[in-house]
Amino acid sequence: MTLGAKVADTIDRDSYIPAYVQLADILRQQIAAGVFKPGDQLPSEAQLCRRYNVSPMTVRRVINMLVDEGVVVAIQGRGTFVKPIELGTAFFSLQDFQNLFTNQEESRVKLLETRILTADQRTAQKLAVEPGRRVVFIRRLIFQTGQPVLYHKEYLVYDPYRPLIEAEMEVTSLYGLFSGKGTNLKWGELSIEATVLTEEEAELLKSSAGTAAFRLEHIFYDFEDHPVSWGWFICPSNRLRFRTTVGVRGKERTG
Amino acid sequence: MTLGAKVADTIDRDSYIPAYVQLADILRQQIAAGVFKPGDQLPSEAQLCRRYNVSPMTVRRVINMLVDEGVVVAIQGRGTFVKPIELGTAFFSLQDFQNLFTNQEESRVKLLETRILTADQRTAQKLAVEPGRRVVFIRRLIFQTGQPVLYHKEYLVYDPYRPLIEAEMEVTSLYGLFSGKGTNLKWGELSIEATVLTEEEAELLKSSAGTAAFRLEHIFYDFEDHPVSWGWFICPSNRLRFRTTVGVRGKERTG
DNA sequence: TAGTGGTCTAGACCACTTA
DNA sequence: AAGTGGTCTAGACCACTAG
Repeated sequence: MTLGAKVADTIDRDSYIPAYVQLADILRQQIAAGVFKPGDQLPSEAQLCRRYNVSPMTVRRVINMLVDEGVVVAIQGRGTFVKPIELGTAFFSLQDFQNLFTNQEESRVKLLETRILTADQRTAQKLAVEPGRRVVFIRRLIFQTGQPVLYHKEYLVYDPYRPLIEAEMEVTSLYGLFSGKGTNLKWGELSIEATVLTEEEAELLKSSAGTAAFRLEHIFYDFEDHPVSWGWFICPSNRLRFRTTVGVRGKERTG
Repeated sequence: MTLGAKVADTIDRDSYIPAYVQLADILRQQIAAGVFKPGDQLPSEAQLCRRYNVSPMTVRRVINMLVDEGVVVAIQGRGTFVKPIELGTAFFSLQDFQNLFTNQEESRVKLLETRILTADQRTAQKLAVEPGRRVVFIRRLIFQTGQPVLYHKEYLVYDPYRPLIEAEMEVTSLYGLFSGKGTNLKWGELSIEATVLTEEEAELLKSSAGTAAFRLEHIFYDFEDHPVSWGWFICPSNRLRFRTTVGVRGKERTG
């Protein structure tokens, strides 16, 4: 029942593909083909060195890659073993999400509102300022190929001495918010919830209230670890789906 | 405004912490502190070798780690540069999700129904069998500390020659489905949507219809790349939230 | 004690970029 | 041509596990 495998089992030293990539592919394919099943022990590093004529460092690098990928687990003194697939090792990328507003040709950001108001209890807590402090409030609508796909609300700390905010208010493209224009943001916390559209959201997104949607909340911090931005994106579920695979599948990582 | 930093800037060779971890921490902290800001070029590998008295391979390993983490980008012939934070580089782990039913002490799985039926059009397509083929249908409810948190529906290909299924039907703990008991599953495709609870789901989950929920769909394949399981989990949003961080934050990875 | 993985060295050669 | 990262060698020593 095994499919005919055109799998190389030696390292081609003349190939432009690095040896460590070739070896990683070989091992991954063997695992995928069932040569090594979950729980099985891989050949020792010394054996792999001899079998494929590579140095210990190269084998080590390959093993490290597979460990990082969650394909195998290496235990000192015992050996390297194939990991069974676990849901918990799966992860979902936000790349598809970011693409919603960084496809420069097809994406457009419309600034709905921007004004200064005083922070209420919740906003003040999120931004770590005193309630009543002035904050900048921004609402944006993101279009993809003419259709509204994302609704964004954001609160920014207002500090006359901090030029960031003034520049921020001019930003009509969210791309600049994250992707390096401002070197002000150091890190952020993100969370995803499921929610249903409110009347306001539904109207803007040309959907109907009660429709299922993702809510992606964010807090961004500056280099002094002070929050500078709190907000969230609303995206109807039918316009975004997170996909991934688990187990031995998928191509090479950056290494 | 910079906080007093108790950051080491040399490698302690007597420490039990590996040199490559120490160096990675040093660079990460310098980036986090703003010594190197997004877009800045890091010292060359040769400079790092001299500065910290480590071999080129060790420096290379550190750079590779930071590249994998998405903290820096290395460009051949030009240098290594600090990456601005990008939403697209963030990823969400399913670990919290798996914990919902693998905390053995607090989790309980109740088998609601298990029966054999014939595949309808959609099921047949997902499982890559002919419509009308017999499949196993299973419904489960997962409790956490006595409260229902997950509702699971699953279709399995029915094959008398394949012992997996028979064993599967006995499984009351989903843990065995994924975590290695059966070495039958090779890989799976997962996707997450936002949805709202149906009447049936709401009743079982002791919630109300129309409540926001996550829907995690899965297809698992065997070593011949044939689908063996298609199904989905329903989890009310108030019982699960996906969190992550983006940018320079977070501890060491397995390396 | 033998075998395993974990770390590290001190280079080498290559490909690429910039000037 | 000079400088950068990308790959790789041929070992070394260590920590850990098992019989």
